[in-house]
Amino acid sequence: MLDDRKAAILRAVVQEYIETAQPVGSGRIADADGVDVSSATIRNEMATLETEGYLVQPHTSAGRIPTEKGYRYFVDTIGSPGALRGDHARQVSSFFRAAHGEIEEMLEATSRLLSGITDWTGVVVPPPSTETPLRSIHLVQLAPQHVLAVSVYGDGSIDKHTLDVDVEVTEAQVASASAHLSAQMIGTIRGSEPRSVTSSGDATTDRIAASVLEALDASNEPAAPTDVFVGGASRVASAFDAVETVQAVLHVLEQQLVVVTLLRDVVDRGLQVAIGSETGMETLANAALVVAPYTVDGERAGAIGVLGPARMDYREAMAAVAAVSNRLETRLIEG
Amino acid sequence: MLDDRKAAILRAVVQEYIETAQPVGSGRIADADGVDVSSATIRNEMATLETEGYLVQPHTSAGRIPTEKGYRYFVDTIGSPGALRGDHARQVSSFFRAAHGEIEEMLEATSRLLSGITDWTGVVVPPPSTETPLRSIHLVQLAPQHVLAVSVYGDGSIDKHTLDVDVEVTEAQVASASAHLSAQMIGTIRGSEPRSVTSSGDATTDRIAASVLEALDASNEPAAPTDVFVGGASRVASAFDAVETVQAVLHVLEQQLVVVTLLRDVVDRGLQVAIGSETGMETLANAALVVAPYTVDGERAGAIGVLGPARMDYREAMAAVAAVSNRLETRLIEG
DNA sequence: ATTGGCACTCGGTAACATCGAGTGCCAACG
DNA sequence: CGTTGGCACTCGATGTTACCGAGTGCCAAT
Repeated sequence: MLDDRKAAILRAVVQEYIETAQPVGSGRIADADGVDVSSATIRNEMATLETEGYLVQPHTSAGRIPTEKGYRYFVDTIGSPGALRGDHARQVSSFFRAAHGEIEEMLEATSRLLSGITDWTGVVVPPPSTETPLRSIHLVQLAPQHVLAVSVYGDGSIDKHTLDVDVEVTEAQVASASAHLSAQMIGTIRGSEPRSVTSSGDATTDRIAASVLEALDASNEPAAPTDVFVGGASRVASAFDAVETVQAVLHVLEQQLVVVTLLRDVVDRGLQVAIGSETGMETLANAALVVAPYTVDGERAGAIGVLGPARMDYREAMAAVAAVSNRLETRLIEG
Repeated sequence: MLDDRKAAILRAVVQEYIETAQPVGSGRIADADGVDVSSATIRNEMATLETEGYLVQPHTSAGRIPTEKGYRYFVDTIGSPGALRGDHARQVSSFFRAAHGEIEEMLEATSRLLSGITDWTGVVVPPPSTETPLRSIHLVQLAPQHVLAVSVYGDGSIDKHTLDVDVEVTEAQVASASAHLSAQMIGTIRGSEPRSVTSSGDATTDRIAASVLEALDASNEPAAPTDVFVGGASRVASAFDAVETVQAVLHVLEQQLVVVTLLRDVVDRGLQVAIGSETGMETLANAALVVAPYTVDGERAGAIGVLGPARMDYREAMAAVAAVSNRLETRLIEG
């Protein structure tokens, strides 16, 4: 589509703009770069690139700025995946070497890691907890009319549900209900628990059991709050100069569901990078999202990403995201 | 300290500045307010107020702006606690009427509620989970060498710890360890679990039990990550005009431990409001924090707060924080 | 003690000139 | 014919100057 020289010039412009955040003129390209033609020629080429929609001028007599299409071309023609800078690679390694403890904390720390490496905002969507079997369900009485139901699933995740029982119950009844539910529910897949269990013979026990099922059912229904971990949100402030943009982007990041959907969308479209309107969100017109899915047991598990301005360092961000996603996979598989 | 008229003028200046965010001149005060003297007199008074440190001029020939001391006087002399605006009161009521589910989600939603009412950022520090007895400890085997320990405490909180056992264990051994630990640990106060339990006679069981104790111990040691809920962080963007300030404040909000300490400090000093340097953080020089502790069972449980610019509407924020803290208390007591 | 009056200050805004980075175009060149 | 040096031109950025007006401090009169 673009001949070699145009491509080289375009790439140089994008590169330069990413570094300086200033409109790039023909002179700058002629000086520094591998392209060995005069600035006049470059001007001509740039004019063409502009009519073809890869560049724009903020105003006549200013340098050029890449359009969304320009950035897109740039990332599409980044040849090698690119390696992470040495110190960053070491940072990632030592992070995962030291990683321990519960998965939630680890993923949250991962989002901060991403942010630290790229200087922008890191996002981590945890693996969905669907398709995992119930390993244990266990009731604990907290007060005469309060019972806590704890469900443990095969992937190590836990749900808890506080139940307000409308009659006073005894510890024995709770234990009985606990055993009763265990017997009938263990092994069922999360989200597809039975709506009812056979009667135990005791009315109160049945009542408790019913409450548990109800609570489980309720927590599955309405777009259950999927967690997302956002690290380094404060970087948004330096990513955009308009305060309103900063506010708007932060607002997006506050909405967990939106962020999850956003990442998932991008991943599902098979993209590694979504630039501006490609994100599908007007708010992110000047932003870009670099993502990578990660898989566990061959299944698409979750996704990680970096959110920054459209003029971010894509090479670095892509390398970071790829490296972290890799290490995360092995970490999750090993458990 | 200040005579009536000076006080009235100071209060008027602060009020006006909070509303307009513009330096306030003597004319504006003379016009609008209950103070019935000429602008010249007001000018004289303002000059005094300035030498006494309540006001400053951004430059000669500009109006006055309150200093920290000025704001402090203002909040100290807010007479009535002030009632919440009708619609906001209704909003709070309906929020707590509808509140249900787990406490964590509820508190998070509360932080958003605070943010929604005040237009600034809401912060909620949950009750500490200390001093609460272990009600149940329960081991679940996830894989041959992986065991999940679930502890349930009297306040309904849950801890989980994943254990990597270095030998393969059987389900029976896990069950035995589970029972063994239950027998010896239930009733112990969180954080002061025993360092060891009597031997069960079976080596593997003992080994599992030891792992659990170790994990519990580790999670108590180093400034365990206290959760904080921050709602409406994006409002920070509209609270300050300097981008660096926005970034710095957001950065503070990202550090859970810092936020907890901040709130606790302020509450411990018996303050309802901390203005600028009173927060003890340079970063928050232009910010103010309105807080309220809440108690459960007569014990100081946690705190809620609103973080905004120093020129925030203190009446409204104080009313909001008071109302929410009240309702939260009753909600938590009722369970 | 209060106040009207007044000279004064100084940020903000507008009008205007200047500078220079960068452009588009064109004629000349290999 | 593609490339290039040259050149007139554009226009944002920067600086200068002038002016306006909100607001001040001070003082003399009440």
